[in-house]
Amino acid sequence: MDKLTKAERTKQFIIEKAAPIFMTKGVAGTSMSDIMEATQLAKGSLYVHFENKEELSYSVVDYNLNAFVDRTLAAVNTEKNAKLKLFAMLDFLSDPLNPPVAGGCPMMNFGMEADDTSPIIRDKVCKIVVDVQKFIQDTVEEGMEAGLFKKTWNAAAFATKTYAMIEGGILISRVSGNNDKMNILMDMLKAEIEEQSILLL
Amino acid sequence: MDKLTKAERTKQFIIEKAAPIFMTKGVAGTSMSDIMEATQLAKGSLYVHFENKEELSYSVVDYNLNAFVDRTLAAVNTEKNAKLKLFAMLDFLSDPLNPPVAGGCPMMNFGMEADDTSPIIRDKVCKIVVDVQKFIQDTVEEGMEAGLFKKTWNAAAFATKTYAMIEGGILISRVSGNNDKMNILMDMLKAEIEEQSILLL
DNA sequence: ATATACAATGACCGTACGGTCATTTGCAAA
DNA sequence: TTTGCAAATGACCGTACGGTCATTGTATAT
Repeated sequence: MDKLTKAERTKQFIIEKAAPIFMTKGVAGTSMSDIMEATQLAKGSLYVHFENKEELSYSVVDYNLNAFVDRTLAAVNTEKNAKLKLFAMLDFLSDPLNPPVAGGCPMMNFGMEADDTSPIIRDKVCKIVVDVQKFIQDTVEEGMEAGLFKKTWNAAAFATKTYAMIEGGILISRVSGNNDKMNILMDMLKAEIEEQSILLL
Repeated sequence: MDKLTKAERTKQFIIEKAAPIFMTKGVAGTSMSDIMEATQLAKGSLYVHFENKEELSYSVVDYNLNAFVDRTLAAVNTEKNAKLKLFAMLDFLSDPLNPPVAGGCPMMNFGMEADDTSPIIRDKVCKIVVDVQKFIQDTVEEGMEAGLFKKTWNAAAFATKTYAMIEGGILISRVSGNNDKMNILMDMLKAEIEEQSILLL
């Protein structure tokens, strides 16, 4: 039993088909004809569900950002403590050539395209960038309270450092076409987590 | 006495005027009309010096990448030892809202746009990404040989980590519109350099 | 000073873009 | 089963795009 109306289903269908296209070609580089081809819908149908290309792009940006976060959280929340969660996150993001969302990291892709052209998209990206760092920080603090990590650890600083290294690693991986440097980066972060871990004897 | 021919001067003029436009609007988002307006040249003039928009974009990408590197090296090479050079580099790059090249970091801007659409641009970016990491590694090793840094320091790993943190910090700064997190990142890198420094008594 | 090669021009071309709308189709409530 | 309404259609619109070229202007070599 599908609770969504036809319109809602079609709208979601368009967004899902458009998502990887906007990710690979960018907002400016994607045409409505591209979306027609991907959805096999007539041009008019697209405009039944979206006022214009800009509005569609907003929905697609939201979808990609949320999908990235949701899939990452899903991979992380199967783990049962903070340390395992952090390791699971690093492992989940350690292959930027096969990213959680097709086309790369939506924060970097859309953030770099929008930073000087679209305040609306920039703000959407910024919010997620903040949230991801907050999640890492919260997880570290959760581990500190559970006695897994040293209480002296600067959770906020580590969160920002981790986030920056992941994004930087994604950039390196995607322009070089291999994950060697990304693996080195993830190993360094894991070593840092180990350094801050309290060993249970 | 200008040694460049008229053609060479005009070509360079077009590239320089086009550079910040491609940086802010992207390759796909920039039109030849944008370049006409910026240069005040007729459309035909642009095609005297460039076969098409694609070829112009290659020249502009090269120009932005080289300008970024040249300006960074210029700021760094005034310093007289490896440690000061590393600090100078971090300081020079610590304000992504006023970057060395207008519009942000050309590696991230063009790298993210091109990674799935233009192997030629992607390769240009990749080469510079490698070079920058190599420069950091070389500088660290220079410092090790000069007795400034501990010989046990992993220069290659630190270079990759530094590069990734800089790029990640640029992303955070440019979508958030402030440099707070960037400053935290640069402080962490400086602290790490201090940790690996040999104190001269 | 002159000749010549080449830079600069802008009207022009075909195409593909974002977007519209009268009409047709098909689902779902009565 | 009928009916009403929203979804889907695709021909169509004006515009802006990348790109061309015969003509004009001008810097440079002789």
